[in-house]
Amino acid sequence: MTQHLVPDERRPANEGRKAAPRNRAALVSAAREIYAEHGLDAPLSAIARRAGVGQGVLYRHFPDRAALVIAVLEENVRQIERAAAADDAELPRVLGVLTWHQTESAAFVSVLHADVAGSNSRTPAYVLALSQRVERALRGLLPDDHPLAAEADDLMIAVGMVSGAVTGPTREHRERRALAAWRLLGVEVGPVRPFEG
Amino acid sequence: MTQHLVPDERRPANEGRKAAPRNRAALVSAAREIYAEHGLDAPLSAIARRAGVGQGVLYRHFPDRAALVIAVLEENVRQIERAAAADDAELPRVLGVLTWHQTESAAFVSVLHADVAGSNSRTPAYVLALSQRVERALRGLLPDDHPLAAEADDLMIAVGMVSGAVTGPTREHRERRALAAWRLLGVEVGPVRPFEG
Amino acid sequence: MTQHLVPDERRPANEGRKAAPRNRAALVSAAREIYAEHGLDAPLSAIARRAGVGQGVLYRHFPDRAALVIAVLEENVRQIERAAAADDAELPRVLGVLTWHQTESAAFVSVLHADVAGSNSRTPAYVLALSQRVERALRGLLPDDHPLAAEADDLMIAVGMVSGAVTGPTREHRERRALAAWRLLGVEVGPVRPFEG
Amino acid sequence: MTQHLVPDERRPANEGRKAAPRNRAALVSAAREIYAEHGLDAPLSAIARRAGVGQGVLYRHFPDRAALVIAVLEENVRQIERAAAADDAELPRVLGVLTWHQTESAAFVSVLHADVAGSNSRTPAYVLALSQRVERALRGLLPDDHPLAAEADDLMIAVGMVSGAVTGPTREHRERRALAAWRLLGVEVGPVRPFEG
DNA sequence: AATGAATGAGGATTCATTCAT
DNA sequence: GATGAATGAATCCTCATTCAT
Repeated sequence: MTQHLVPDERRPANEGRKAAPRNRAALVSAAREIYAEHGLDAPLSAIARRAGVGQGVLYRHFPDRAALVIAVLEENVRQIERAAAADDAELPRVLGVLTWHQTESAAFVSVLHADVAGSNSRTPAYVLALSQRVERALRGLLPDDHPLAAEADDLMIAVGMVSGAVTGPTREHRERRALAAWRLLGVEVGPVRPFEG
Repeated sequence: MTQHLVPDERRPANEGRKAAPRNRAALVSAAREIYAEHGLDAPLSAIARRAGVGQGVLYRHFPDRAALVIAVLEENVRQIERAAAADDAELPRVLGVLTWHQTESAAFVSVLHADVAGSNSRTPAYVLALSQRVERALRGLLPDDHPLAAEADDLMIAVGMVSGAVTGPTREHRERRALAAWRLLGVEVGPVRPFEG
Repeated sequence: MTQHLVPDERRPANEGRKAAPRNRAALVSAAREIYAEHGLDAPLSAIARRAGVGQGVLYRHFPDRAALVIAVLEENVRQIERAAAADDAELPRVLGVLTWHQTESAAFVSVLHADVAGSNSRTPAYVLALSQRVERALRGLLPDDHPLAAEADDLMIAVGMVSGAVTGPTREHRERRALAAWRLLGVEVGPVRPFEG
Repeated sequence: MTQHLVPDERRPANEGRKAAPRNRAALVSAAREIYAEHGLDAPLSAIARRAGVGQGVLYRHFPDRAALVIAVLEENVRQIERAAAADDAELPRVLGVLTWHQTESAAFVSVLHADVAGSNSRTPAYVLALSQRVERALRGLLPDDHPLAAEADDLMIAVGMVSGAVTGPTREHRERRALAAWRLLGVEVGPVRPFEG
């Protein structure tokens, strides 16, 4: 007797292990969008839904909320590091990249509010770690006679200050305010745009 | 229809209507503490518990979350307004009062992140209203040749910037960073302290 | 941010996705019982408990109260529609089926209290929709010389009237009264029983 | 030393015991309105507010929800009793008064759904009592050859049936449907209006 | 490796009822 | 006698997290 050739209950294709990296990327990307729209407290289920995967996949890749946030911000930080590591790197250009990420991602902004000196007991460790990587990238390019070179903390205080200014409904609004902030600080900034290696 | 099935046990003392103002004050005070510890999204039940009152009392005095936040911040804003309205008011002195409140209250800081120009669709109306009151108070004292008088938005951008710098575990930490921020802006600030009419 | 603090204890068995249809059915069935016992305003938590599932399952299957009520009544309405669509359908027989459901389900009765003409602003839309389906089913079988064919509204007014008579502690009581009501209206009714296709 | 002549805390005038009957009447009247607008489950606090009295007064006059409902319906029932007791009382005229109250008060309608024969274990005793008073009033005027005189239960079943038909957004809608219901029953009804002794 | 259903704790909100003043 | 504040239980609803399939 010929049996069922198709499973009687339709199940979404299980694409096997090849799908894992794609799912991970989809989650990070979905998280970035959802965070932008609803803030860092958005329900994880919304992120899984937007990524088109089940809840379980999210937990497989990111054991907790922090892991996902880090993954999202990792890309922002990495771009800044790469911009700073470029052969012809100069502070203004890197600040332009930094500023672009500040205007792009509210989550990234909140990381920069809490540099090491400004952290408190409720600041998650991963935030500090990310913040320190940004600081390292920038400090390497800071000339001795730069206005932010006078005091040790000034550099990251200034970054935090710009983050404090970066609010508004659209990226363009936020960019305008970020540039105003740098101007008030008397710091030169290059073009505000992502780093393209 | 189905209500209290077992009113059985003794009710805690009802202290009568004399307690109302005391309860209200206790709620505002508890909210200030809880907000400082857990942020503006802290559960209302925690605030009621800390204040030593039932949930209902909280709702009686503050019909919604916003009303309570406003009540907490109202005092901060009012002090700035009064400082600005004093006979011998000068911008640096009022900025000192403002800065004191920024270092004192994380909730107040978050209000100043979103001035009118920098608001977005998710900014609650009451935050804007409070922010505008601060702006009005400061702008009246702003000399034409002040560094923040060049562009219309600069004043509140600067305030937001200082808010962005004000982080750290203790008030003293935060004050140090706030003063560094004003210094980087080249703006003179008076003593950081509450206004005492 | 502050979630499950103590997931400690053993979770009840998760029976996996196979249980979903069973759970849905259990919820509808539990709802039917609870509605009969406590009316349409019964707490949803009671229904979930009776069905032996968590609160969340109820919300997953029925996003709001209306969805659950509709699911419960859907079966009643559908039987009437099918009885009316049968090849040898005749009004008395369909009225018998209708009457059976009126005696069976208090919730169904309350739907028929509010036909379209008799609805008011507080009548939920889904009640109207269900009522209209009943009307459509009956009207198609209404002979021109039927006592309820004189005026457009008479048909559903009569149905509402029978609903008004259908009270009493047991189904048998209710059936006796329903039959008395049809007799007073001079309308012939077939056997009072569910439709069995 | 001259002391305060006015109490330092304004309190609403305590009008003493003369106000008690007025307050009671205001509560009944407020309850009638609120029940009409929001149904019998409306919050008691809303009734007290509408009546312009404190919550405590409501409890003083009506120890429980039922007492207030009874008080509201008492007036409806009493008018029917008085109409039936009038020298020249005739069934149609009394049915007109009954019908007027059915169109006027949703709460009254729900009482008539549950006459003695049709009651169940969840029917509150006071509902039965009111329903029985209506029945007594009507039955005394029922001629032996009246269409509702054939079976013992027919009278109150018919009244329940009319209640089942009485729905709609305005009193006029409800009156039209009530009259249609009586017509379908072949029962003559006098003018639909309150009894004015 | 993925899916998505189930669990159940947590937080918001409403109201009946009591009671000091 | 009246007032209206306080209490807290009950209900609604949302999500983080687990786990059978």
